[in-house]
Amino acid sequence: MLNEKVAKILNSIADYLEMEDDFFRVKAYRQAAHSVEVLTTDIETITREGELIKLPGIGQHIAGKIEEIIEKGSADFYEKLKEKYPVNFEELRTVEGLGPKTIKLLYQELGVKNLDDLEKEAKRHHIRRLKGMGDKKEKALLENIVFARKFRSRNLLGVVMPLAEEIKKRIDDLPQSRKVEIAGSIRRRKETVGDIDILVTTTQPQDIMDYFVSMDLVGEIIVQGPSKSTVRLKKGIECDIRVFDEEVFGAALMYFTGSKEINVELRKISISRGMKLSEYGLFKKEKRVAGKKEEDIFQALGMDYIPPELRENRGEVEAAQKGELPSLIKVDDIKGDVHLHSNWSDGKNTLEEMVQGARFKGYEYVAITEHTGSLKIANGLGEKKLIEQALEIDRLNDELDNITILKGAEVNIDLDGGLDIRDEVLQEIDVVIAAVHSGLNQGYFDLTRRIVIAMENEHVDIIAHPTGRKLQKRKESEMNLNQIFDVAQETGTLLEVNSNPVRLDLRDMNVKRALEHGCKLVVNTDAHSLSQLNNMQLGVGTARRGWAQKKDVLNTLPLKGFLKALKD
DNA sequence: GCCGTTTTCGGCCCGACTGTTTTCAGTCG
Repeated sequence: MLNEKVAKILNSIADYLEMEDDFFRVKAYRQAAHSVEVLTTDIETITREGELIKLPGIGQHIAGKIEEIIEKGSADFYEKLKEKYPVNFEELRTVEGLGPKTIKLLYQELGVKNLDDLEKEAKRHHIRRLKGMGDKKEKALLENIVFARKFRSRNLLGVVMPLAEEIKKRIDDLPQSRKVEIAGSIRRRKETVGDIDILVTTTQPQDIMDYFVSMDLVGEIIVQGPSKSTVRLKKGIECDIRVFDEEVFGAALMYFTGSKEINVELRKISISRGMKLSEYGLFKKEKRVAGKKEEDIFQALGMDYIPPELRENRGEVEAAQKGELPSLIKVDDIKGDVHLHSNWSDGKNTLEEMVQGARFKGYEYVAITEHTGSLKIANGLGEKKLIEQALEIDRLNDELDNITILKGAEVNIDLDGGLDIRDEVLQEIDVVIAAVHSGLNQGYFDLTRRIVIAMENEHVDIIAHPTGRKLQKRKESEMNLNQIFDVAQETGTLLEVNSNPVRLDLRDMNVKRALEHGCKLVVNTDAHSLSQLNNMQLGVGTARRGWAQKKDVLNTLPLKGFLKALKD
């Protein structure tokens, strides 16, 4: 799919235009890029069918650019802008305090094109001489370059969320604080997050601010004001805190949860209804009509409450207005984690420890699914070992109350689509997960074919981490997902939403696509240690972002129902 | 550059903080 590429170019055009004074054209291109990004169908089909200009924010002009990109791989307009501003905009924007206007100034006056140039000019004290610059600004830029280099990428949700929860707890424990919430992309369960946003209500803002900036987790204070402070934590992640009155907390939480795109949308709707929405509430004239709770604001805007995970302006606003929002799956709906490893293969804990951990979580069942033979690197089990493990599982099932252990395996899909365990053995196993662990870059057609062949094997129940991506390391493999979704639907093969913080695969948009193809899912942790059992909330968050309901996710079924679903 | 249940022209979301400024521009979220 070219969607990603098209969106990227449109966004780049917006970047360049930001340096000129054409603010509204920038907005237009950003909106168009967003429309392309959130598509669940591929843009070439839409273009072929002449439906482009029906997408929100795409008119004749931008549609022309998109057609050009699809035909030629790029657009003249974009190439010309690149020539005009040969700067690495994306790289420079990672420097805190460096925006489009300053980038333009630095390029035109000093020829700065990238981080190295910027560092050089700052060290020579050339920047302070420019209009609107000064020695403080120059010094700040110099310091921020270091962080831009070190922490260029966003951070994994699974890494940042525990840190955010720790800070929340500490502030919660202060006698001066009333309500404390984590907002921002963490609350939306986005797979990567830029920073941590904490909101507080208190009668003593100064005390909270003083405590916040002096925590031992803090490396450096970036901004400190009476209602807002920003610090950089020692781990390199930025953390904002904001203080609000109880009366406006809902409006603030809504605003700082975002996304930016839905905020814009909701403000427009407010205006069309003769009201004004800000982080201080929903106002009719000067009077605040809602603000204490998010629910009140949605209601006053004439729509259903939109759960944070859906707030991306991907159609949820319209659905909320029509009362057609899905009732999203919850962590508590999960009845069993059916992708677990123990030290029989490459896990850290014993089989019994893993089962006890799952039991403690209140699951009704689990499946132990070790790697199999050909995956030597993960100490894959051969057929003999698998049978041996089955006896151990029988023994534990006799011993333990309140939980049932299913026999499983995570078998490898080889280069031809074959599996590394014979059908006669697979037949004896309750939960057969198949996954690609090698040859991920084999190419679009071959990889698609392998997975299709595996799904057509009657013993295969689940395809684990279908696209093989690893966040910040490895892109989704090239494959025909439409075909894979169709075959999954036809064969009744379940697709996994893998909860590992690095995987989260299927990712949110692909969950949505899979559901549109009529597929069913399972959400698993793929835990290799006890602590990783906690990742379930990340996978469920991802499923929620993909609009998944309880009925779409089959490990929400009680044991009997789940086993029956596997057989069907 | 896009859009329209007041509009095919004239709008396009809003506020806090900082640094460089004598009243505001730039950045961030």
